[in-house]
Amino acid sequence: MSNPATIEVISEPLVESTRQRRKEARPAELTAAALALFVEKGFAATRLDDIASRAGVSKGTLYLYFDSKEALFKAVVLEGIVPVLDAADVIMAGFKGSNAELMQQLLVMWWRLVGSTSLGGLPKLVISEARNFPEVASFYQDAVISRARGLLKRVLQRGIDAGEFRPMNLEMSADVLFAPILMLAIRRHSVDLCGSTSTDPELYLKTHMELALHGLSNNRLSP
Amino acid sequence: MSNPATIEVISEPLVESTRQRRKEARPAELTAAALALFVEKGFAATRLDDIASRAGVSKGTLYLYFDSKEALFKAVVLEGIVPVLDAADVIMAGFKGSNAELMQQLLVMWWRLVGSTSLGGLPKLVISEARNFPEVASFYQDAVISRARGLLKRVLQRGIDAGEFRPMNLEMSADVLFAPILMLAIRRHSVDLCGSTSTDPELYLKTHMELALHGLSNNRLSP
Amino acid sequence: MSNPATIEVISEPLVESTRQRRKEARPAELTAAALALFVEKGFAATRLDDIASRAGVSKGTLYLYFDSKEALFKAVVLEGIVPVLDAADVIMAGFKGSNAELMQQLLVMWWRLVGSTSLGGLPKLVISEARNFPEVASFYQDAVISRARGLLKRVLQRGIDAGEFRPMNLEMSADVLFAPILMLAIRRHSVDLCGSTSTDPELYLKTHMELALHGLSNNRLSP
Amino acid sequence: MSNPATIEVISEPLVESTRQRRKEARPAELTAAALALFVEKGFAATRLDDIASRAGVSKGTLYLYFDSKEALFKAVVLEGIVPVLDAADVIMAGFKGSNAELMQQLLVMWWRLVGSTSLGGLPKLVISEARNFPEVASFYQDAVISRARGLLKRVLQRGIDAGEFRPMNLEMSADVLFAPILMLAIRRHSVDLCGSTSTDPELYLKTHMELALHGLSNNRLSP
DNA sequence: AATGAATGAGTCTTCATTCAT
DNA sequence: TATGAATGAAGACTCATTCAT
Repeated sequence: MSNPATIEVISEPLVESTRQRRKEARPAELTAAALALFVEKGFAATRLDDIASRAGVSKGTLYLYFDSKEALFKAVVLEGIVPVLDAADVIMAGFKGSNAELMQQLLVMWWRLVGSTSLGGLPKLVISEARNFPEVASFYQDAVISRARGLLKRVLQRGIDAGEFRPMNLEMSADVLFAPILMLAIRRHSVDLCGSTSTDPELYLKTHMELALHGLSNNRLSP
Repeated sequence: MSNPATIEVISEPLVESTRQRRKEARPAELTAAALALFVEKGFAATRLDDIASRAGVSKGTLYLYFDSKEALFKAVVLEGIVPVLDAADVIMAGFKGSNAELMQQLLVMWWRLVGSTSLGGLPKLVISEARNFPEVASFYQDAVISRARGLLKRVLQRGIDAGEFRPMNLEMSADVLFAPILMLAIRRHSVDLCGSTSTDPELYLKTHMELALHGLSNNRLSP
Repeated sequence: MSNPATIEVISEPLVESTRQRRKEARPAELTAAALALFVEKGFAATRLDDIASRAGVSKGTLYLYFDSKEALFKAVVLEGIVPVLDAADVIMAGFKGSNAELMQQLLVMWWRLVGSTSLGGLPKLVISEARNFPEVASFYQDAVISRARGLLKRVLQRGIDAGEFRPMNLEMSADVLFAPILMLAIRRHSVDLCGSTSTDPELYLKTHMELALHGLSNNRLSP
Repeated sequence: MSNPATIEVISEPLVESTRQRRKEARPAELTAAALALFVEKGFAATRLDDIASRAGVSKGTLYLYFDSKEALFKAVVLEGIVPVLDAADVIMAGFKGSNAELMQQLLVMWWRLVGSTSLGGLPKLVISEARNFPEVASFYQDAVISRARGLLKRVLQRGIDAGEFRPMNLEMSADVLFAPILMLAIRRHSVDLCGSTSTDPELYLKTHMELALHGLSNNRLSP
């Protein structure tokens, strides 16, 4: 279907028809609209009419691509996961320097690629609907959370091995260290939008890193 | 919408209208049932029928005490806040020893009085419905989160003053330090109930404290 | 529930409340309205709104008594069957005279109790929806058609035993003899309502009996 | 409604408008597919999608030949009538022997050409939709039923004239004699497909003829 | 002539809310 | 105070119909 560099390329029209282009782009447009509204209002409170009109199509069109509202929900989560995993790959790719610097760098990348984008709404969505869509929740847990936790655990282990970090319970430490990051994403899509108190993400993450790396303790290595 | 007084009741406790008195007599069973179901299924997916039958009353009875489903929701949050605030008072009451020990003790108490009870479901509920009930969210923010943050900030300040803690951005540090606690509560009422991976709360909180107090760093005061 | 002549009768209010009376009569009112409309327009073309308003209730009320449109359909057929079976019992009860006279009498009773009433619409309904509701069709077949066929077969057998009727294939003969009766009921609820040619049921049934008893043949017993 | 011409086309065959010509070119596959599905599921429960895919075309193609689902329905009945009338002509063509033998022969032909084919589904279809398509029903009544009845009446009259049959009410007798034949067709396309009790058509028709010709009576011409 | 993506009116179904008892 | 039958507005879903290609 996707047809890279064959002889038949010659007979392919250079300009795809509008119809065709639309057809292929549709599902992504629809899930994008759905993600935004699911995150904003929750699954139940989001009307298919709203999703459709936000995507610029009629309600019936949704059913050309998704069997039901639930199927759309699942597609939203599934589709939202791919970029996150891609981001994880990018993050893991190549880095130099200490493990502390690595963590710093990973966090910045996460913020750029996930936290600051609409993908940052997924955690809130999955958490809110976990009881109503257990499969989705455990899938998200497995595909995203566990994987990210694994990544962090490896970094921590290397830090310990290098004598850079203290020995610790890896599992728990990873969870605890992720919590402020997840909460940042969650808050940005919920309470921070209501009250007047909006958090400065950059400063928040910087504080998180400092605390994580040094803790509260004032005890210092004597020079 | 139809009943903004519900929230403002808090600030006008001196006048006891008929309505007021009725509202005080309001069976806690109703809000307890509602809290459980709202936390479990979310606001929209919870039917008044279910709340009523869980509370052992008929659906009509709910309307003797609450003007609408929204009013019930607000009451649930409001009522759930009181014990939290009481807990905060208890916690603040009397303590001895270092600030680190204080934090430890506060955390244990929070877990006993809030985190391990059904009240621990409130954060998830408020977060999930924040966009649909902004007043509730910002009220919760003000009444609970901000107050708890203030408490923590005071502890941190004292630790800094005593030379026990490093200087830091108090606001951000408090938020960051709360995040793992909130996430614990949130997870216990969402994703932890789906997958097979349930967290051990005691160990989780212990790890949080250790990380918070010492950080990841292995640098130690040389003897 | 139905409570004939007990001591407790004394404590029962003589006048049932309007509400109560309504509650008990409701399902029958609803199925009556549904039967009329299903027969008239078919299952799919009948809107629940129409059924509700014909029964003088709101659409939602239907769902207090029936889980779905399909459940209502099944209830219509089930409920329609009871009187038919009752009629069959009445018909079987007591008769004197020849088997030919018995058949005549049975036919007249069927017409009075079934054919001329709205129950006469059931065969058309069941036939029309047989493919979409196979269970209902085979249930109707078993509960009504087979039973009626059995009744007729017994009459035929007795006629044969008495030397009154010719030997014959009982099964097939019963089916063939029922056909004109069923067709009368079917026609009265379909084509006869459209064109200008309405059949005179009495004459039709009389002709059926004559043909059945004597056939077309002009051969006569010599005096 | 939008296309009453569909039926009247029959009476104005001389003028060939563009539309007319297009309609005549109308592929029989479409109406054949439609007939099968209308008979199987009823008019309302049949989706144009299903008809199209059964005919191996796209849904849009149906609209090249028929203005609406209703127009398609009418065409199905109209088109289904032609072979029946042709069959009637064949049947009437040439026969020898007694009128009883003629009836026998006519019945066999009807079974071969109509009853055993998919055309046998038309009576059920017309009956089921008679109330929703009165014009179609009365047209079918006039074009098929009445004509067949006329045919039978002539045979009966000749039998009476020849002293072969008893005098009788011709109209009613014809209707009664047709009923078992129609019921056979109807049953084969409805209830017989559900339960386990399928009728043997040949035996059924044979029984019908015997009963019609001799009746139930055992009275015999003494030799 | 043929396609099939898109539409939106129509219908079933749910459920918060009311009110007679 | 308590009930639960009744309501009707709202929303998910279907499918006949249209039309750009």
